[in-house]
Amino acid sequence: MVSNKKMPPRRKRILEFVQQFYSQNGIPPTVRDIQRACEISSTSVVDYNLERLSQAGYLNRRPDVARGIEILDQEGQPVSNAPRVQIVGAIAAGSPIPAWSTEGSASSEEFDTVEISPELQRRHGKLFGLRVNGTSMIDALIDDGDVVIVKPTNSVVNGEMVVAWLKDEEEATLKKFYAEGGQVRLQPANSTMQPIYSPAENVEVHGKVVSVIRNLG
Amino acid sequence: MVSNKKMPPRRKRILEFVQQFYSQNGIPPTVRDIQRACEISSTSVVDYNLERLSQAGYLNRRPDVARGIEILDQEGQPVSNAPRVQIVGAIAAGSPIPAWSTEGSASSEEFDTVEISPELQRRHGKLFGLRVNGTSMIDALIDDGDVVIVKPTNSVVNGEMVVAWLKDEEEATLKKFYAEGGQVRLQPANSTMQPIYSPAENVEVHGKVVSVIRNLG
DNA sequence: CTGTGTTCAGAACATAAGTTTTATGTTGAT
DNA sequence: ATCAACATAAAACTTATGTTCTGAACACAG
Repeated sequence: MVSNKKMPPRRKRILEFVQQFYSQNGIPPTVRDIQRACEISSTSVVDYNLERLSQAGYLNRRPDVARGIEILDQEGQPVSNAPRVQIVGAIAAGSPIPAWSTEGSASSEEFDTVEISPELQRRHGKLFGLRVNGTSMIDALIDDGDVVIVKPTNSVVNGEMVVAWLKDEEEATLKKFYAEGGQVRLQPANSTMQPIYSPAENVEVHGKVVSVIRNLG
Repeated sequence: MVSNKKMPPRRKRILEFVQQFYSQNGIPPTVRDIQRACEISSTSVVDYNLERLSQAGYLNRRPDVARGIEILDQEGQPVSNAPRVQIVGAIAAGSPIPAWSTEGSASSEEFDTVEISPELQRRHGKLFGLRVNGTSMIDALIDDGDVVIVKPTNSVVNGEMVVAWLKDEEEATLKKFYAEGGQVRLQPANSTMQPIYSPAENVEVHGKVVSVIRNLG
């Protein structure tokens, strides 16, 4: 029931702040938190805009409850504060690997996101998601529609699963990485399948895979 | 830094209530919420016990902040309110499928848990996790160490991935299920591999797989 | 028993935080 | 211009909620 009419910038700012505050702190902000953060002169303005956001289905307000703002998703369901990563694009054999801006990023609504475990986020920091199209990664035990969670980095150690770009072949792939002299061995996760060997100059490592998520049904 | 000395029952009750309340409501309870729920005569008693729990590393209190309780995990890190499912056991070819008690369940600390997306929980209700041992499920694109999220059910429709027990073979397996007359075809997710055919009486469906989680590194 | 530390009770206190009221400015259509 | 809906402002009000104080009950070692 979320209308898509253009939202006043201030209201949009409030909504985004509430979301960010919640996923950052594990509790929703107070009216006065919002007031301060969004540089609003009066709590009544915050209240007014929260009311509007509530009517529009973006959130729910528990009356007379401290920090009573509840954030809702597009289906009107409450949202958890688990960290989410953006799905910055799709990966398939032959497809270019989408560029990710390490920061900046437009408003979070423009991308699909997946929830990841806080522990993963803690351990690896900034992460991104890639949706896998087609079955070309099946030798990495990754199916059509799976989402791989990637930590962007160039430096990997042998044995880690990486997002690699083979320049000559113009092909993106997910494989276990082994540097062997001037060569690189890219080993499928499925041990019954054969590795690829390629000169080091031909292999661009874009990141390492830290998790794979598959939803069925 | 969590000591394992026996905790006073009242304190334990408070801790469990806080955890439950948070994951249920998305905001932590107030001192008075706890007082009411745990039938405690005074807020000072709640405060006292929260202080002790805080010292013991179970939680963190934001001073003078309404609903300022922050729940910590064993590593002292804040915990999100995303739903978690219990990992009730391991699955491998030849291993029995662990029995899950549909409810009851001891205190949640006794099992490993994994976080799942609220959307998954909403869609499927009660769920369980199974850790996969060994590479025997590799034809289902599931690797050693993966966790499969299972919705316990006997009724599945053709094409769904199920947890199946083959009686004669005494073997657990994860396959796509197809009823074909009196026979059942169990089709590996990896389309390059061959299906298994078995009489319907020989196949026990214990649940359907709704998600697969793989963490690397 | 006697002291000492823990736990519980009841009440009062201080302030954090939601709500309300009244007034003013802004915009867009008629 | 005029009206209505939308948006902002400032201040006051109310209550939800963390905190503190004092004393008693309890548990346990010496």
